Amino acid sequence: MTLAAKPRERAGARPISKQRLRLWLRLLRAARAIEGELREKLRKEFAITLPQFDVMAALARRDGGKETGKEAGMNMTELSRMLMVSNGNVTGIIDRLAAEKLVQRQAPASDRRSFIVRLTPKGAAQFAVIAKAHEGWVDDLLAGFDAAEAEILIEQLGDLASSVGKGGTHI
Amino acid sequence: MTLAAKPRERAGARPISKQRLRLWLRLLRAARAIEGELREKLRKEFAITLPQFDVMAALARRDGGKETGKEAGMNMTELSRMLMVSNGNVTGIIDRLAAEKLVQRQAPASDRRSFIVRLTPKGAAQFAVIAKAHEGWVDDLLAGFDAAEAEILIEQLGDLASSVGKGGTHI
DNA sequence: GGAAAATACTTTAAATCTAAAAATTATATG
DNA sequence: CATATAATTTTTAGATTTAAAGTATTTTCC
Repeated sequence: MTLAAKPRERAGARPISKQRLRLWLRLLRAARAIEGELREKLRKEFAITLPQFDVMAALARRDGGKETGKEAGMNMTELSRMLMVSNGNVTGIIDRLAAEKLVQRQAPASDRRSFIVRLTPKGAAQFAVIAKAHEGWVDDLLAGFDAAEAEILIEQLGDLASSVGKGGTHI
Repeated sequence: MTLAAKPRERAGARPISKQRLRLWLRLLRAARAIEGELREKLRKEFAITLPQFDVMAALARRDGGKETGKEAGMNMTELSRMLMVSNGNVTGIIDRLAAEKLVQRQAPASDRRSFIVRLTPKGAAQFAVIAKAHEGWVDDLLAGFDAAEAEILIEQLGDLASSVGKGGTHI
């Protein structure tokens, strides 16, 4: 059945698959805990939702990154890929942000199917304030990781998101 | 303002807070990538949603854990804490699972406010099949981590979920 | 040029999710 | 007993989310 036999663990030894399962559960719980904490603080202190902040952060990173070779603003598809959320989902978030005048849609001349979403000056100013607080919260939440540990972990997690979905080790 | 001054990084050096922010973004993207992949496979191969699987997994772990000192089954509050999901959210998931006869609600004699949710025999049998596949998917997705790396990471992430929300380093 | 395929976005339906309020039951306190 | 407080779950409103279908536009390919 299997094309290439997996190395079998000795009987009694903890199988690596169980270990990876435990790792996944820890990863998920950690992410949910942090996400929940950030969501609550954003809501209480700045009256903004986490997904809305995520969108603004993506736009700000693009806008603020001087000389990235990319135009300021992003279209909807770029946003949904960057945030790893489904395509139709972004529509509603942008709608609400646009209603608050925090982002604006601009129609490019080249492609009438798409448009470019940008932070408004109001949105950029507001984001700058929120992002500063946000960075402090994350700093506190991850205070258990020093620079070296963080660097290693960033490296280990780095390829994961891009490798997932491109077909795993098994055909 | 600050009770204990944070050690300041040298000008020009990458501040640790930026490093932790990058770590958080990587962690979030990794979790979303894996979650999305598992969600898709569960839906396509077993026609079940990820949250429903998560609930069944929590119940199965409680039921299957021989001699854990806890009764089989869980009430709604335990479930919501275990899954780190809001309280009212669990109601709908259990409703749908109960409609499929995969879980059942049992009223305990002691406390008429709450009830115990258990897997039905059908639910337990079905979960056993799905869980086997699920473990294989996770094993593939996290194939980049060997046993030693996984162990370290599990340890590093371990305290995070429990320490979050209990008040950070700053008052 | 023109059909076919691909791309970009929205809309829809169903499920999930949070936060807050409401309903019910249990427990403590006078 | 009576009232207050706490605990457990549901309900409600609004936002998010996915998947799938739909619309409009662009690109590809003959």
